[in-house]
Amino acid sequence: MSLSGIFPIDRWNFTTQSILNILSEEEYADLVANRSDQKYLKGDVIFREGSVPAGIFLIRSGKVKKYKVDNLAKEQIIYVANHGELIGYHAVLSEERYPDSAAAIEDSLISFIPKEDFISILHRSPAFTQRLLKALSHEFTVLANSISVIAQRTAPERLAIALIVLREKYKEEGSDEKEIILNISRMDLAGMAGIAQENVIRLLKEFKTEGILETDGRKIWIKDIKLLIKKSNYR
Amino acid sequence: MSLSGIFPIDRWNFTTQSILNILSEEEYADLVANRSDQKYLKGDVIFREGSVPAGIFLIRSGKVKKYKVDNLAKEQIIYVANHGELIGYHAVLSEERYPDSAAAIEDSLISFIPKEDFISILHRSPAFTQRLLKALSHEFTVLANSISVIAQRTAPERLAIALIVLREKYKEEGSDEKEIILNISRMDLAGMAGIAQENVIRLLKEFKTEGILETDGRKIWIKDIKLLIKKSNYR
DNA sequence: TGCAGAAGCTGATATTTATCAGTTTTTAAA
DNA sequence: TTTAAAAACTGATAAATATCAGCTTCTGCA
Repeated sequence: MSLSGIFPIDRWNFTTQSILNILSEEEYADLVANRSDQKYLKGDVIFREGSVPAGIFLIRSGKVKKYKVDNLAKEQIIYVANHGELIGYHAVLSEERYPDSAAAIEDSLISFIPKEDFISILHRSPAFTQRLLKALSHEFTVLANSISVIAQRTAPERLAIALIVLREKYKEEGSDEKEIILNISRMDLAGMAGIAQENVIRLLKEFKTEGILETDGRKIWIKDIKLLIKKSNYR
Repeated sequence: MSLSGIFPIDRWNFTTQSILNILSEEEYADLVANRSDQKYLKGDVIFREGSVPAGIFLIRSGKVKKYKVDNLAKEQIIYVANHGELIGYHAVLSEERYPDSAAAIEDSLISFIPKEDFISILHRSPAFTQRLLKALSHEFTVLANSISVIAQRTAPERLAIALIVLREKYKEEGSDEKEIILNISRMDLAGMAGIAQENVIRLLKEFKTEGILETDGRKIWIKDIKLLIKKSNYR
C-alpha cells in the first residue's frame, strides 16, 4: 500500500490498529471488561515519560501524539496514533517506566485497560502474542525510518514527509480525498519534523506559493499531493 | 545500570544478548542445529535493506552496525550490535523485507539460523516468546531515545553520546576500564552521530584539547569519562 | 460582543553545520 | 620495505537553520 506508487506510507504506521481483531469475541470482552473510558481534550496529557505504567490505552476516537522532551527543549514527536490504536503497551511489556509521553492532539475518547487484563489475554492467546510480536517488529521499520529521515533530510523534505503522513491519518474512510483537512498546530508540526516553529511557517508559505497547499488559520488543506511527494524527494 | 549514576546507558542497548539464555539446553541445540557459521571481515555486508530475509543471525564474535542509506547520501547508523546479540529477526517476525542493512565494523564470526528453526522455537517456547516481546518493547525505548537525541542535540553532544555508548560496547569484561580503546572509523562515528565526517575529526580534536580523550591513528582512548558525560549534557 | 491570551506570522541576525578542495598520515598488500 | 590506496585531517567558505524580538490574527470565554 504505497501512496501514489511512490511514497512508502506503510513505513510510517504502526499496525496496532488491527491487532485486536485477532481476539475472539470472548477474549476481547474480557480484555475490555475492566476498562475505564475517559475523554481527553486537545492538549491533555495521557501519560508522562518516566512514570510507572498501570495499564494500556485504546484510542476510541481522536488522535494522540507520542513525544519526548529533551532537557528543557522542545518536544520531539515520535509518532501520531489514530483511533483504533493501542498506546502505552511497550512499557508494560518491557516492565520499564514510560519511555515517552502521550497527549491528545484533538479531543479524544480513550479506554484505559488495566495491565493485568492485558497480560492475561497475552498468556491466554498465542495468536494474539504472535500478532503483537509482528506489530512490534514492524515498529522497528517505522522508527528506523524516522531516524534516517531526521538525520539525513533537509527541513523542507522533513516537513513534506510529515504532511504526507498526517494527511493519511486525517483521511476519513469514504470521504472525498480532496476534502482532507489537517487540523494541527504549527508547534506540533515543528515537533514532528524536528524544525523550529518559525521555519515551519515560512516553509508552509513557500509550499503555498508553489501550489502545494492552502491554509486557513491553523487548518491546512493539501491541494496537490503529487507535488508534495515530489517536495519530500522520496525515492 | 546507569553509567556513573548519570548517563542512562540502558537506554542505548537492545537486550537480545540475553534472550537466548531463556531457552533450555535442548531448545537451544535445536535452534542452532542447522546453523551455518561464516566469518565476515571488517566492512563486509551481512544483509542489505530491501532484500528478503531467509533467517536470523547470531553474532558469535565481533561487532555489527545496522544502518540505513537514504537516497545516495551517507549512512545513518541505527544501532551497533555486539557479540552475543541477534540481528535480522525483525524482518522475519514482521514478514517484511529488511528495513535496514547490516555490516561488520570489525572482523566477526556470525551464525546464520534458518527462519524455520527460529519460528519453530518461538511456537514451542512461550517463555521465549514472552522474552522476545519484552526485548522488542525495550527496543522502542532505545529507538525513541535515538530519535529525540538526533533531533534535539547539538553535534558535540551527539558525538559525546556516541562515544559513551561505544565505550560500553568496547568494554571487555574484567579488563581495566582505563584501557578501553575504541577502534572505529571516523566515517562510522559520523554515521552514528549523524554529522559530517570532517566535523567528527574537528570535534575529536576539541575533545582532545579538553583532556577528554587521546587518539592514535584511528584508535580512540577515552581518558575522562566524567568530562565526556558532561560534554554530552545528559540530564 | 469585547477582550485577553494563545497561536500564527515576519524580518533581521546569529549560529551551526555542511561542503569543497585539498594535504598528510596510516594501513595493508606486493 | 616499499608504495599505492584509503583514511585521517585541515582551512576556507557556503548553506541551512535557529534564535530573537516583535507584530498580527485568531479563538474561546466572560
